[in-house]
Amino acid sequence: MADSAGSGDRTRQPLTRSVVIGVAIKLADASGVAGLTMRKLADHLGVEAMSLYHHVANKDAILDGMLDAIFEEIEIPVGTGDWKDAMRRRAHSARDVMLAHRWAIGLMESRVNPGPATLKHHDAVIGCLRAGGFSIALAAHAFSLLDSYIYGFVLQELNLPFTSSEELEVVAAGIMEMMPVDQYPHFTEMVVGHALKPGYSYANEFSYGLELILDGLERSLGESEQQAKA
Amino acid sequence: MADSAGSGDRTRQPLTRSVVIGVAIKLADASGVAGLTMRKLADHLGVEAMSLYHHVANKDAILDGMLDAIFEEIEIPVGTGDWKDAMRRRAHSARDVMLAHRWAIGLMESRVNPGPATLKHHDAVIGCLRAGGFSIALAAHAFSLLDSYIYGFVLQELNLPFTSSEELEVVAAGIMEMMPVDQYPHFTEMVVGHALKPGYSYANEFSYGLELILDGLERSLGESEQQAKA
DNA sequence: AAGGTAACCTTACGGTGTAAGATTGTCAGC
DNA sequence: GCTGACAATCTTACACCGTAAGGTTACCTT
Repeated sequence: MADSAGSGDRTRQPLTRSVVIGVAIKLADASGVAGLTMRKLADHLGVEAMSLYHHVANKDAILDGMLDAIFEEIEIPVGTGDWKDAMRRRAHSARDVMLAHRWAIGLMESRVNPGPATLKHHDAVIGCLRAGGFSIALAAHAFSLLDSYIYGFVLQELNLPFTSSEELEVVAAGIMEMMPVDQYPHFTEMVVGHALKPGYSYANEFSYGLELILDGLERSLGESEQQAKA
Repeated sequence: MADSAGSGDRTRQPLTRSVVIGVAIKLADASGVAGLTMRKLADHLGVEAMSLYHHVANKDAILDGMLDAIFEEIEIPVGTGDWKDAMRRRAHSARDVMLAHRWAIGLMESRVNPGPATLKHHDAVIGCLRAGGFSIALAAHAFSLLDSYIYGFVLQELNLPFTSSEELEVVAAGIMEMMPVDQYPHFTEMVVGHALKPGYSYANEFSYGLELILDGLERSLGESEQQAKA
């Protein structure tokens, strides 16, 4: 059996909440969050399901902990230097992390209690914006806008029914066959005349939108500073 | 029992796929998607659980159908007239619909097969942009950016642990008490110095981001047209 | 009247999260 | 060394889940 705690030994060191959550993340990475059950998780820890309840209140607490652990992986923005570059780096890092843990975005809906890593991350983002000259109100705008875009983009990206571009062709051909050619003319045109062309990757769309948003925020910041001067 | 088909009658008209999905939506609206089970759904239809399988392949097919039905509720953009206004109206309509069916955004992750209403909606959006002068590439950018923002915003909005502003104060006070005052100074400042102020509503953030994006797209469109002229 | 068939039901199985209580292993104080 | 205390773990059980397999009913066609 997979016993990470030395089940055969006389002295097995006890589990901890963080070990439980760490293995839960590995399991979810491998089998999806639907495949994460208390029994399987306990099995991977060389333990019975009910023993987990000594370290976590219930399964929801595990999911909360998993999400908070994810935030620890995201590159935290520093307040010194260029806010724009810091926000860009954070956005790409957040996307990378969520693509590495495809279940994370699904947990965002339904998880309500932010953990310490989540709060720390949010605090750093707001602090970076404030240091860059954003008013509280403008920082709130920027925070909401950036996070919405990042999460929304990943949400869509993960729904694409393909990963590699070869796979894309096969799947798209199936979809196209499924629908009458002229029923969705613009959609069809975009898929066959654009998205299926070699060199296209939906992943590249991320930067376009991100830069548009960052430029817009920069412009708003400039206007607000000019207004403050007058 | 709750029998919408007249179970006592000699002749009960048979269920249909669309009736099953319609009741499933009502049930999910009331109890959340987690509270939607085949047994409860069948019960509301005055029928046994297994009977549902005569009209839908499995529960996943019901979820797919529910999501597609949601897209039918979203105001479809028309290709004639102002693309910017059409996109603005669609965005607000999409958000309204997803707030009315709080489970919808959660289904987006994990549902992979778009239904006819979904495809029709996407086609109309792309068509509206194309009619407004967007190139295929720029329309793809705009489509990705707008949808990402809309979905992401709703995702965040639904995670807020409060609905009314009175509720907000209570919850926020609890959160604030939970964390040491100076551990997350910027976050704290934003919550108590901004979000808790009377008149603030997170919902208003939606328009700010949307307009910033629409303005950015308009600027990109102008640049691309100017470039084409030269 | 006979047969076909669509709609529905009954039963059952392996899975889920977790409540309740029994059992084990380690260490403190006598 | 012995005896509790106590934390960690296990055993058993329950209600609920999606759905496979097959049986029953009621209507329609011939």
